[in-house]
Amino acid sequence: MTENSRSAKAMEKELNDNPCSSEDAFAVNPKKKKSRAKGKVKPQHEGKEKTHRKMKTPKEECMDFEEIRSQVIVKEEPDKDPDFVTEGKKRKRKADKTDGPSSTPEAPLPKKKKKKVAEEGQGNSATEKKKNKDKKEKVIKEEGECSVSTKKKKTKEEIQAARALKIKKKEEEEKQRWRWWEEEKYEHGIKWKFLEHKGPYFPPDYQPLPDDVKFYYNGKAVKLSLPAEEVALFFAQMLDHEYTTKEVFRNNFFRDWRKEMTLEERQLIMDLNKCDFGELHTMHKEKVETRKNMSKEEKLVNKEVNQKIVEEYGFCVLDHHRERIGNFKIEPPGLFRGRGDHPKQGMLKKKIRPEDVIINCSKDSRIPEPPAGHRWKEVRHDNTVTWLASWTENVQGSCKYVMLNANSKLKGEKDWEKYEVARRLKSCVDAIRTQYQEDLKSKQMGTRQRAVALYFIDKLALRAGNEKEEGETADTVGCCSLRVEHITLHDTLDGQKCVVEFDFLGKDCIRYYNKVPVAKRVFKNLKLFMENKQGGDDLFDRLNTQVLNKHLSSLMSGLTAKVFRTYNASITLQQQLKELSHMKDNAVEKLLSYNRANRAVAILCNHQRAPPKTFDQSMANLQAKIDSRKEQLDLAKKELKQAKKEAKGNSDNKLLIVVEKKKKAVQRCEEQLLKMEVQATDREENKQIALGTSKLNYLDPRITVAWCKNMEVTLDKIYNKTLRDKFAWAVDMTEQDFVF
DNA sequence: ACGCGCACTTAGAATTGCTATG
DNA sequence: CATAGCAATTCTAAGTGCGCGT
Repeated sequence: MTENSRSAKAMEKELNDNPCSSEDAFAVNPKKKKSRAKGKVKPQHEGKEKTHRKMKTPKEECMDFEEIRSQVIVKEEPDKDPDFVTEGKKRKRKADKTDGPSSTPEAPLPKKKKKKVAEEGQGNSATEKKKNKDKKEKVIKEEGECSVSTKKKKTKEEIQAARALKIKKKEEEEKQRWRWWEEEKYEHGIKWKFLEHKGPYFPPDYQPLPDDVKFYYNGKAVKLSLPAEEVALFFAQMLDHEYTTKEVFRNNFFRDWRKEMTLEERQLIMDLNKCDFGELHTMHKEKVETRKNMSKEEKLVNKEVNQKIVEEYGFCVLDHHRERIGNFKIEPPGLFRGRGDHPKQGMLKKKIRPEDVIINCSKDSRIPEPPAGHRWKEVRHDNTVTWLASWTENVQGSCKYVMLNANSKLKGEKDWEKYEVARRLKSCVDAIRTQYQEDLKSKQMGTRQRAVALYFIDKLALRAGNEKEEGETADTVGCCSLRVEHITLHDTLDGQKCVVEFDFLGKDCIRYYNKVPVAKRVFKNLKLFMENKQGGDDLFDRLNTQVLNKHLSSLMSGLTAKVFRTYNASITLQQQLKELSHMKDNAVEKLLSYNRANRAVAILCNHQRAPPKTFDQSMANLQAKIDSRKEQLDLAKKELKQAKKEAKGNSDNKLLIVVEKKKKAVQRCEEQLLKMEVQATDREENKQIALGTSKLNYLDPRITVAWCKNMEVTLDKIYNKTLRDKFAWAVDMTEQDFVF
């Protein structure tokens, strides 16, 4: 590794002198749009400061985040320079590859029939659980029966009955579950053979305002036409929200609102500032309030009505199986709320009519009926796609789809496949890393940029960063679309060398702020890339996601930039779990360890959330609880001592029993105290980190299932019902010895 | 070879629902 | 029984990446 001995100058020279290089190493790629540098573009930080949703002050907040980031061991450095990959390793990996279940690139294999047998034999926890459930049910039933004659209250009995029913229902559900992962896969590209559904559910029509609720313009009451009134109400409803104070939002809203007005209205209503939505706003708030205060019965009625809708529209039949639809409701009209500084915020999102909706289903199915008096835009029968209905949304002109729930075969199979691809990456990631380290020295500028980008994507789990149309969306970037202004180079910082300071807005306008020491060669390349460029210029002017992904797919079939995120997330979880959790820990500690491992991933992937509004309060509450429990513990201890004293030398059984009781009380107190303290730690560490996203999208569920089995933790401590359903395939097939 | 649009995943906020607690 | 506090669910915006037509 002589890299260090070669100066940046020398490299430049080499690049310059090399005539066979097909690319001019230093010219900014002319094909690539010169991005935001010129003129009209505001300086990045300004936008950032303003943009940040919810008036977060990004600086402070991200400092916290940064601190946390440095506390957690995120993952093994992939680049511990010279020799982080050995030939031996590579070979071995290749050998492993052939026997892994994931080895065939196309199919995640409908393996496991033998599983059944093994399960029964070993009394594995899934079956065990089921048995337990059976038992429980019986017990409950019996209890229920005899309690009729006893003094137990009827209501209690009813509750028990309901519970038993619930359990039964659960089992029923389990029996009904489509074990698609045990079936053959369809030929490539075919998503289903039969699909039948009722079409999407349309929101109810607008109800006009009562006569006594008035809109005022310039102090005078104005009776608006129905369409204008409806849109006015959208705005009025949001009045409490910060959105409505923003210039862009107000302008967009006003422009679109005026389009809905009659000619007269349009001539009258010229200035949003003269509009008084106060009464509409109040009415809306009252409505919300009454809804909240509905009686139990009313709420129940409501619930039942909703259930009926779900029952009718919420399911489809796909290849003989009833599957839940994810979003069967057409999005109601309203005002578009983009995230961050969205240029289109406040625009009117129009009402969708059946005439806008395309239906997709089987030819031989019962074609859904459009609402009375309407027609569908189109009915098609395309079994190479997974959507049941679609429409074009008017604000961004993009397509919206009605698709299946996450627990469906279609989604589950894809998910499984995703993790299998990531596991395949595991077996060749060393080689890929060696290669991009090598590419950092390439004579081709494009190759070097690719290598650096890949380094970021791998090490920091950055997103790919597709180009975006300027002015259509908020100004956010990913790896390939990073601009010079998004990074700052520090030769030394806080005692570390070659530090890159990242500061940019990523997906959903979430700020990414991180200071990372990088390989020297990466650092030098970055300097090179930034030469003669302005802040608004692309850092990687010779790279985009297509180029990058094309390269990646040549290294491994199915490999794209986002696979690195999945891979690094999952491998981090696995490694952190191994490191942090121990069999001897108690249940609460194990859970904390899991959350910490999960947290390491969330930090890696930059999954942030706004700290809950009630955070400080609830933290204080918890602390108060802890304090009072401590006092209780002290008291209990004293009482125990006292009881012991009294019992000493006295063989009165009663006294002994008292001692035992006190002992138990102390123990209980201690347990509860520990639990709360752990909870407090967990919550504090989680203040602005969202664990859900990685759990849902990045972490191979089999790691979690296997960990639960190994640690004897019940799965529902970690996955709620939705997650267990979504990952049913993993729950079912994962053995204790699973390794990602 | 490339750019664009379609299809599908990933994302945080908002809303709703549930449960422990007093 | 109300209520707070949190977890679950819903909602829909915002990404990624493929494939098709030019």
